[in-house]
Amino acid sequence: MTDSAGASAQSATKPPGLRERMRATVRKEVVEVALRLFIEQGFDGTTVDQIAGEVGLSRASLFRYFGTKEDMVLQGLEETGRQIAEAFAARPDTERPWEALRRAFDVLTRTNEAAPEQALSYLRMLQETPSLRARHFEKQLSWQAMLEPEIARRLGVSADQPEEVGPNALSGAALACLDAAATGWVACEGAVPLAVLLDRAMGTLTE
Amino acid sequence: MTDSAGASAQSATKPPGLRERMRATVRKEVVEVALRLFIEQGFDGTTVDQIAGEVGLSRASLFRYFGTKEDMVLQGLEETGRQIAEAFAARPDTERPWEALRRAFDVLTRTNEAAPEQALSYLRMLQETPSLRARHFEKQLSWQAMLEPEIARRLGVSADQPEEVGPNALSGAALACLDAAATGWVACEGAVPLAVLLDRAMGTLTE
DNA sequence: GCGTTTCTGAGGCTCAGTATCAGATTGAGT
DNA sequence: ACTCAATCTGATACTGAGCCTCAGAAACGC
Repeated sequence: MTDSAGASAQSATKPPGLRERMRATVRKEVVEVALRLFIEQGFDGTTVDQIAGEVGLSRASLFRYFGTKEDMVLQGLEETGRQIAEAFAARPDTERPWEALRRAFDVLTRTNEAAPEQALSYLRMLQETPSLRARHFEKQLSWQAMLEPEIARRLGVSADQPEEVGPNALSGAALACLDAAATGWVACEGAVPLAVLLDRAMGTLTE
Repeated sequence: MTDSAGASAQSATKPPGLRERMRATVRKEVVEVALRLFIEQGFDGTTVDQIAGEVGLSRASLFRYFGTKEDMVLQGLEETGRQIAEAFAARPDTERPWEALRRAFDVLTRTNEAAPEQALSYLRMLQETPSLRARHFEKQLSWQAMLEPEIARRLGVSADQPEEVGPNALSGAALACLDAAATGWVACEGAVPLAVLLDRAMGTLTE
C-alpha cells in the first residue's frame, strides 16, 4: 500500500475502489472452493463452515458475500442471464422471437461445449441436488424477467400489463426447452451436442 | 380379515385399514391448519411448532406426515398432477399434443374458477414466498414426468431415450404457459378468467 | 387375549441463516 | 500527516428446520 502514491495513475484508471477488488477476488475464490467441494463431496455433504475454513473466512463474513449456500455456485447464473438477454436484444428484428431466443441461447451452448466435462459435472450436480435445482429455477425466473421487455417489444404489446401473458409464456417456454436440452445433454453424457438437442427441443414447439 | 368371509364386499370396498383413515384425517387437518396460518401470518412467519401445537401433534410426528414444511401445502399438487395426466391421456388421439394439453389443463381452470378467492390467495402465497415457489417448481417437474410417457406415445418416439428431448420440451413449455397464465391471473386479481389467459399463453406458441 | 408391528412424544443433535457487538481497516476531508 | 466516519471482520449467541434415537402406547394379525 506504500506504493499507492507512485501508482496513482494505475489505481485511478482501473479501480473505482481499491477495496472492491479484494471483494471480487474473495468472491471468486469462494466460488472456486465451493464448486470443488460440492462436486467432490456433494452439496449436502459439504458444510458452510468447511468452505469458510478452507477459504480462511469466518462463516458470518461468508454469508455477507453470499446470502445462501446455494448462491455460492448459482450467483454466476445472473451474469449469464444478462448475457443471454443482451444477445437476444442484439438479434435483428427480422427474426421471429422464437428464432431470436434460440440464437441468444448460443451464448450458453458455446460456453458449455468449450469445457464439456466441467459443464457436465456442474449440470449434473444441479440436477441431482434438489435444493440446488429449486434455486436454479429461481434464477431462471430472473432470466425471464430480463427477457420479457424485449419480447414484449417484438410482440408489439406493452409490458407491465397483467393480462399480457405472451412474453411470460414465450420466455418460460423457451427456457423450458433449454432445460429439456440440458437434461438430455447430461443424460447422454454429452454424446449429442447441446446445440443439436436445443434445436430439437425448440423445434418441437414450432413443428 | 376374520370377517372377510361374511363382509368381504364391504371390507374390500371401503376400509382396507382402520388406521389408514386416521392418517388421512390427520393429514387433511394439518393441511387445513397450515393453509390458514400461512395465509394469515405468512409462510415464514409461521413455525412448524405452531402448526403442530394447533393440530395437537408433536413436531416429530408432524414431520412423519410431511417431509418438509412446504409439503404441508404442496403435497396436494401431486394428486392434481395425476388428474391432469389422466385427463391428458383421455383426450382423443385426433388432437395434437399441444391442444390436448390445453384441454387437460381445464381440470385446473375449473377447480380454480370454482373458488376464485381461495385459489387466488393460495396462488398469491405460492408466488410471493420464495421457498414455496421453489418447491412448487419441483412439483411441476413431477407433473412433467407424469405427462411425458403419453406425449412420447403421441409423438411416436420412445420414452427413456436421453436424446429424445421432445416430450420433455413440450411438457415443460406447456407448464411454463400454465405458470404464465396463473401469474397473470393473480396479477389482475382474477379479472380475466384463467382459461382465457391460458388460451392466450398457449396460443402465443402456436401463433 | 397375546405377540408383533407400527405410531407417537420426548429429547437431543446438526446445520443454515440472522442479529449484535467490539475491534480493525479503508477512504475521504482537512 | 492526522482525524473522523463508514465499512468490513470475527466472535458469539440465537432461531428454526430437519434428522435420529428411544421408550411407551396404540392397533393389527393370530
